Amino acid sequence: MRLSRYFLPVLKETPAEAQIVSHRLMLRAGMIKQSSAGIYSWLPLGFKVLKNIEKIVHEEQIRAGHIPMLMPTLQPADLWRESGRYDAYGPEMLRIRDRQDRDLLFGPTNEEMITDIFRAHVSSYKDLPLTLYHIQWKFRDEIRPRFGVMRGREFLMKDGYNFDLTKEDALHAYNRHLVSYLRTYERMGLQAIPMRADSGPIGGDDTHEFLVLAETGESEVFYDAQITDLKFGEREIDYDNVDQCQAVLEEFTSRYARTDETHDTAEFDKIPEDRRRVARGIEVGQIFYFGTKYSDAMGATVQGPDGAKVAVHMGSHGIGVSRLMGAIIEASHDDNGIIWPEGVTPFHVGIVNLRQGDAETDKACEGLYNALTAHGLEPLYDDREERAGAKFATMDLIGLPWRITVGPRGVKNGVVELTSRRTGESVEMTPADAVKRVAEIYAPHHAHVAAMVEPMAQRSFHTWL
RNA sequence: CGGGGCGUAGCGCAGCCUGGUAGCGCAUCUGUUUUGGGAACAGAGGGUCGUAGGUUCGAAUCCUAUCGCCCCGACCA
Repeated sequence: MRLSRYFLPVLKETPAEAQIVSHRLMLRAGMIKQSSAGIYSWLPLGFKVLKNIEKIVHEEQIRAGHIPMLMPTLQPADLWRESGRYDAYGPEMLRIRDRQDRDLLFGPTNEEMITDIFRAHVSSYKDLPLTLYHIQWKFRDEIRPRFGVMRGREFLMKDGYNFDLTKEDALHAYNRHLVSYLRTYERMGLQAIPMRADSGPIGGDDTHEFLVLAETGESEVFYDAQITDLKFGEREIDYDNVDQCQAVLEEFTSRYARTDETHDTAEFDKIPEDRRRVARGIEVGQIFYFGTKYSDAMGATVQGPDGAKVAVHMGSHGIGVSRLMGAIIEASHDDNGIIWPEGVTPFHVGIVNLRQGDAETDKACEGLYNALTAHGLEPLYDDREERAGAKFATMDLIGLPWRITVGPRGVKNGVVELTSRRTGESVEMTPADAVKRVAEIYAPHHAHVAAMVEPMAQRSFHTWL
């Protein structure tokens, strides 16, 4: 993308309404615009990151064997009357009435709706296990929205629901989700720690919240310092293997890590003093096992091998997709702006032309742009008629992890400069080497591209009838 | 919902107390000179002062109502 043709309304000054750093930076980097309290438009740059986060969530869900679908934002109130939550949920639920005077609600979550779908179409244990999920906009009418997209009223969330014949099977689904979530967050450059949590209005016995440590976090958290040394990393796992998933769960939850809701001072004090940590965290996901709470209330049963009808065991699992963008920025920024992890960056690399209009630098930039694009990468080329300082400031603000600087001096000597946003380190090299280096950096994330065949991608698809 | 604050040009703000031609910085547009970390100069455009009502010869300014937004608290992915 050429910046001169893009829509990137960056702000030099910080809008008055933003208090925390992620909110300020998202506004300044032209990623979002507030529409009303807790409701935002996603401008092109923000939209791109949102889609990247969403893509990672999808890929990891599918890898774990979960099945994507899409349910509506508006739900009939009757479903919620069945579960008893229409009255229980309180004013946080946005209630709507249509022209026929039917009660609707803007869904804050989808347990009822998915259970309704399940009971309509599944009646045999042979169709289990089943885990369905979707990524859809939710609405919770928060009393006081704040912190930008971290605590909005409208938010994008992945919510998934598992249906299993037995409690044991459902607990495996729980473990499987925990493992897939660890992978998901690590791909976004985040360390999210599973912590024992409170089940809230969803209900249930087992639940863990995933928290990203950050000073601006809403929850106070208590944990054993050893837990931050744990990495899921590149290990292979068979999501169908009960023992493997169980082992990962034990590895990641055996050390003390709790939110203030479930904090147990006596247990905490058993940790050696130098390993006790009290910090703040941003909740970016939660997994629940709640047994037959909804299947009982709504009659979601299957026939077992013995012919008897049994209520299915369920769990639900959420990832705050839009909130993650705020969490990532909270965890990865400096005084100059955002520092995107490679996994979610809106553009892979920025190209800064220091002397726009100079034939040689223009040509070098075009060459870089084309070569990077040919590698399947998306560069952002700052081709505006701006001075160097303004271009650097914009690049730093929007946080692209890599920048190639092209100036007349370097071009004369056949070199450009590759700079890491994170470390600030710059290395001079030939344009060809710079392209090669950037391609290498992203290669692990693009290994699939070379092998992929996309039929008719570049042309219209004809049918002959 | 309790407490506090703010609505004046795209953004950040002054002006309000003490009523009398609506201002500043940034951004935008034109031109010239600049050109490796948010350039300089000259010129230009842009505002129903959140909205409604009232007081007054006259309201951004005073009064009343209302809408919106932000902060602290209780609540939440």
